[in-house]
Amino acid sequence: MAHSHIDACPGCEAPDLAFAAHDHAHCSADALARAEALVAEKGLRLTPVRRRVLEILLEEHRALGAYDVLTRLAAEGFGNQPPVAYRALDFLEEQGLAHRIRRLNAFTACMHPGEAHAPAFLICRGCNVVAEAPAAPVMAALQAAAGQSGFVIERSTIEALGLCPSCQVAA
Amino acid sequence: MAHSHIDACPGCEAPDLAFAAHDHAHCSADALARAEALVAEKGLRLTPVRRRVLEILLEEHRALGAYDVLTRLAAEGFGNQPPVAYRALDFLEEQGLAHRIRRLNAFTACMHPGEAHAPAFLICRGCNVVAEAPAAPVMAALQAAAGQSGFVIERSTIEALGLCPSCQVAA
DNA sequence: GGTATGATTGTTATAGTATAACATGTCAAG
DNA sequence: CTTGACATGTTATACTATAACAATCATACC
Repeated sequence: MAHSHIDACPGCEAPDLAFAAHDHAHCSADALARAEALVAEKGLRLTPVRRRVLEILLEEHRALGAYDVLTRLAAEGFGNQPPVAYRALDFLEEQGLAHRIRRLNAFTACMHPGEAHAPAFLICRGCNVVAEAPAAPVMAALQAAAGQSGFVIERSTIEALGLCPSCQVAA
Repeated sequence: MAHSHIDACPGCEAPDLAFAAHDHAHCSADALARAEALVAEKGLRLTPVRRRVLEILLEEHRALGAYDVLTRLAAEGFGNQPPVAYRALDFLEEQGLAHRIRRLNAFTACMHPGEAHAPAFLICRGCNVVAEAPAAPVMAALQAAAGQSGFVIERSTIEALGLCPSCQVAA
């Protein structure tokens, strides 16, 4: 079991429910703790910049552009040049702690790091929330399609743009 | 039936087989002809720039960046400023005649325009060929995943990066 | 034909995203 | 305490994309 707490937090227990109300501070702290453990396990370092970038991403369920992140870093005394943000973001992505949302040219924190997953993302164009959806069946279908032509998949991008339940009501 | 010719062209009959040898000039001409028909049907115009951009994309199975396209356009006497390329590319994408490959920040011609399809792409990192794979099952799985949280999908991006059969052998 | 209308293209300028290359600093192993 | 690897800071630049306006072209209508 990935969590040690009770099931009162839909944002943690069912990460695809980022759209639903949940104890966000809680699920953020949870993800951060697991990130720390994962990185230590691999003998890597979650340095101040890297840690702070992850925290910044965890503060919202939205995706942030590299320059948004950079602006916040700079305001806190870190470097204010693009590579500072991009390097930290690249590190987090390589370690599976963050994901790049290509449709938005932006990044979002991984809500369940460590658990093997090729993620699929649901991007609400109303409120800009990005949710990580269960993607195993999607990946399986994609693998099957690729297999027909002998193509071997190494990495994949699966993103859906649309409206979350709340924003459907609003519209 | 989308084609009026016999089944000797894998590139046309099985568009997901872009990796396999096929009569490319033929399937390009085919796609172009159908593009013309589609646009006329909608009362829109396949102007010289638009038509030429589509031809340029059809000349290869690779994805081309907007600036690659622009360079070729400029060399042929069309405008040489970014909007010239982007407007034509946007038009083609809106009409389903071309697709944007987000992983590459690039564009590729649609190999079977007119047939309703939410495309999935297989991108070979060896030879840079981009193939359009059958994506109906993938979309179904994605819809199912989204449905669980009440999310309604409007547009989706499905791309896989990996190695095509030929490049697997080479490696 | 003439002309109003909207669509298309051309052009200028600028915004936004990303990386190469090198200098400096930090930390841990030997 | 030095070496070497990794991390960060910094400069500069490359690449991708769009806003805004001017000029042109095509079409439908009078």
